[in-house]
Amino acid sequence: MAEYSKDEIRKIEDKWRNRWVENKVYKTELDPAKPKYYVLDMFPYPSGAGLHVGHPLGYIASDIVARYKRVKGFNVLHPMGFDAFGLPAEQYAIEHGIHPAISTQENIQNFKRQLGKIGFCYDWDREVQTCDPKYYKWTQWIFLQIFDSWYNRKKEKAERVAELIKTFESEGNKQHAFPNTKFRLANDKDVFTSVEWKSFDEKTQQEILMQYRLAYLAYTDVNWCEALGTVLANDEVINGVSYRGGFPVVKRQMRQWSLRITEYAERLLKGLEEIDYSDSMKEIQRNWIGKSVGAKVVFNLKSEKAIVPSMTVFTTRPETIFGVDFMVVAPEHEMVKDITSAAQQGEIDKYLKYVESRSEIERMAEVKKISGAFTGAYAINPFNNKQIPVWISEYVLAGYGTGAIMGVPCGDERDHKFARHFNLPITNIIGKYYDGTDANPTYDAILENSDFLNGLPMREGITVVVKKLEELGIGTKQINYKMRDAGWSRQRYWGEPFPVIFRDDIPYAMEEKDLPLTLPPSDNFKPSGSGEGPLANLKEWINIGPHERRDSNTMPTHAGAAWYFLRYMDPHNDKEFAGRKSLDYWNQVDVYVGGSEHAVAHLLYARLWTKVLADLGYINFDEPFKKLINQGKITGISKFVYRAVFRVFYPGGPGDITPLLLVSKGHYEAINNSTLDEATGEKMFTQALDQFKKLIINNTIETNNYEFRQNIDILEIEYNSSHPIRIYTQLAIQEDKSSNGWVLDIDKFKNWSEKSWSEAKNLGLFLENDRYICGSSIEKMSKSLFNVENPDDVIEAYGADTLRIYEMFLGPLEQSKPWSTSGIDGSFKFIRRFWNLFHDNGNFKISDAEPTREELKVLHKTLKKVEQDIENFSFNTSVSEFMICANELTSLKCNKRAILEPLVIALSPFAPHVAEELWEKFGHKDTVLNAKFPQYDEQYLKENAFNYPISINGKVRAEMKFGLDMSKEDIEKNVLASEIVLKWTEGKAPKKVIVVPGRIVNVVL
RNA sequence: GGCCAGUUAGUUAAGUGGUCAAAAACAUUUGAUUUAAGCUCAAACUCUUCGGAUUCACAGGUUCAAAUCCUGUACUGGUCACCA
Repeated sequence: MAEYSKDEIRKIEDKWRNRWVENKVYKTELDPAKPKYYVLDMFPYPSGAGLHVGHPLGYIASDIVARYKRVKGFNVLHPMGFDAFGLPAEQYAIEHGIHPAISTQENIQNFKRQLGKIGFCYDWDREVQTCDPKYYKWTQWIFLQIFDSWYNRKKEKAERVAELIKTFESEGNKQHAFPNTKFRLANDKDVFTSVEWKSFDEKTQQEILMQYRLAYLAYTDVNWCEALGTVLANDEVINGVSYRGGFPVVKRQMRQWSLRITEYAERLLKGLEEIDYSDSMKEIQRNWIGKSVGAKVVFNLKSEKAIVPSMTVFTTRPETIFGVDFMVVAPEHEMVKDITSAAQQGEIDKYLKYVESRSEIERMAEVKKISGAFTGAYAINPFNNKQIPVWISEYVLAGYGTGAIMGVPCGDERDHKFARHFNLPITNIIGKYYDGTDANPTYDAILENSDFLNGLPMREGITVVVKKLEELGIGTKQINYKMRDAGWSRQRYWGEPFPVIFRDDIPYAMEEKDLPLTLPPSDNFKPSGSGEGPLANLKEWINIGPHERRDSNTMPTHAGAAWYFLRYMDPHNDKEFAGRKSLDYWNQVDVYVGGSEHAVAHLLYARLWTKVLADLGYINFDEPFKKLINQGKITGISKFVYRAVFRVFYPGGPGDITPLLLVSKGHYEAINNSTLDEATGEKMFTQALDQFKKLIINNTIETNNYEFRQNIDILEIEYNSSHPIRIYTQLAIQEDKSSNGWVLDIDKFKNWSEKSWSEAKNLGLFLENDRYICGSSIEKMSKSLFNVENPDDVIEAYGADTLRIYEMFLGPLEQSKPWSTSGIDGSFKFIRRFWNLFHDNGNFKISDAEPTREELKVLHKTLKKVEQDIENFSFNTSVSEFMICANELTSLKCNKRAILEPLVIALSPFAPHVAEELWEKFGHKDTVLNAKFPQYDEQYLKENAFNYPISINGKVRAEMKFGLDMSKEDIEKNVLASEIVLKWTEGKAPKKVIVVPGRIVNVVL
């Protein structure tokens, strides 16, 4: 007896998982005789929470592709590994005193156990872990190759620094200007001759080379997070606070490693054209790179001190130069102090102070706020000598373009607002396109008030102006990118150490034979606070000799992830990062599956490293991923309590006090609405405050931090809406589904040991109807949100095959969707129904009879659809097709080998365990992985007659069967003669009859 | 706010001009089986006087023919966010 029951499923799945491992069926070898196919998942960060149901979504999809390609005859590389360096392990170490190496290994083991249960066809012999010295030896090695490279703009590729030195020795740097245009030599020049080069001392030479290296050390503005004691990447900062923890982030100058990715901006942009990423993904990358084409224009300056003769602006609209009514310079711009007039000094100082006081968060939150100050200086329009006032304002960014702009209020919205706010005149150069109230950034206008440009369409004006500027030597065409060089230093322990040695502050590459530079053992992971990372605490390790020391920083997690797909090709090579033969054979990743949250950083760095390695001749492709699929997130419902912060003022007290109060959902909404809508909401807000006052007076609210005395005389209570407000919890119960309310288990919550909420014991709770209703929202699954669903539970109840089918059936792969197990029965029933086709009363029973034409049609229709759907990554529809097929064969009572055997192969990528079992029952000794995917045959899909829908005035009224070879005229005759049509025409001749062969007949009356 | 994508039955979701009252699954209801529940099987699931009528966010348009193409509106999601 073998029903597809829970016990049977476990038996089958365990049996095959073990057998796959024993027989090493997933072992991949290089085989030039076969075409290769490389299917890659974004490797996971092994978090302590383990795998949740969102992880496998992409893995299942890629596993289906891998298995499918294998039965299609490809030699498939489908590896898995772990992105194992990173901040969370280090934080965990600080909190729990467990070394990152240990917790990381534990987490990896847990991940592997969970992954193993889902039946993925990974070749675990190729596993990589970025924290393994055998692996990061090569991360360091590649870093050194980048360090030893510079970008030759003439050839548009990276070259060795030795080449550059040769050039300097023979002709100086006249052919290759400093990439950083602001850099100056000691003599304030930016060019040197070969003679000068040779005269420079070692330190100067190294400094100059550093200006060219693709991995370079420089003082850069970084996002410094005091609370985490470390620098964060731009994508780790969200709305001015850290992605992890939500701590404030400020700008700070530090000497850091950077990768000169800006040199590759154009190639990264161009490369997008030849790779198959989704349009939105490409758009995000283009956005990030942020190319804009315009011109640099020099304006002469008239200022009291006359120190600065001119200023340069960057504009994408040089043709609007006659519409310039003011100039705006970034407050941080170095020329500000030199152009400010005595009369305006006070004004400017006041404004600079204001800018300095503004936090990053405020600046971002108040984007619309207009502010600025006049310097007292004037720029001169080179074409009409008009005097243009020079202002400063924080809406102009120091780091982009030249840090100065020309203000054209009639064409630019921000400039327009600025002009309005400060009552500056607005010159209209676009005629009727400017309506006097709003700027119009049109390109369509014919220029007016524009001297030699009058009458020209704006588009043509651009080239005319640029030409003129160039003739006069006061401007050139200029391309700018928003993208900045990538900060590559992290003040952390758990990462790759930089393989360099500083001698008298000059970094030198370590020799290859000395790699890897292993991470020294340590149990102190706390940042030193000075801005240096934890490694600075290890004095013996850092200081090698009197003039020699190591770098105390480590690389970001992006480093290990920037090239791991190459290591999979040859993971045990200890002579090279990967052997040339393997690199050439496996080549690009054919399909890369992962989340869109890595759209920018990871993908760009991986593309960058690939391009550098290609330029240096190590590999023969310069884009790593041919095709990218972004699976959607599986979301979960997270529940949280609202933490409202009130400030209480009372007489004689030490000041104001801010007790903690958790307000139930209804109250929270009342309070919040009232802050938005004063007219109607005021009353609700007052009520909430009154209630709160009562709670305090009745001494119901206490905190550990503040003592409340009875009979306290409260002067004023104010609600502080800017305070962080959510505390996530799993201690919420849904009592009745209709109201959608999650009720907090208050007792448990008060004793909750969660670190983020240790003050819970003496909570003030503002209840509604004696219950605390939690807020809830659908969000990405994450341990920190307590909304994680574990796949182990599903496998326990239904088996891995059902999980695989179900996750694929949920909807389109690229779409995000909330997790719910409500439909999982359908997937399970489908497998059972499929299984039952092969069984009669639990016994395997198959017929060798010839299949009928109808059965063959079902088979080939399914094969065709499934094949097409897999190629299109439309797995939900292929599952649906299998369901239709199983339903049809069930009603045909088909148990014929000729039909079912090919179906087992076709289903094997989706449900490998059950497929193997059935395959074995057919008498096969070898795994179904070595079978051949059955090719569908069109001849079984063809019909020789067609059931024509007969529509009258576009509405289908009847059906008539005609041969597909019947002529239009004959069909028309037959249709018009038919009873049903005669009934509608009532004897009258139709206006028109449309016959579309093989489709439809339409009679128009 | 800019850009991009989307809006289909109670739910998830297929469907890029005709074979569409719209696949598949879930949920719901009914019947068979069962002592019963579950499972399984069969069927119903916009309205209907059984002729048909009205439907794929809303409003227009193109066409012999529109869920599908075009225009506008509303809403939802993603993404970037003072980048000159």
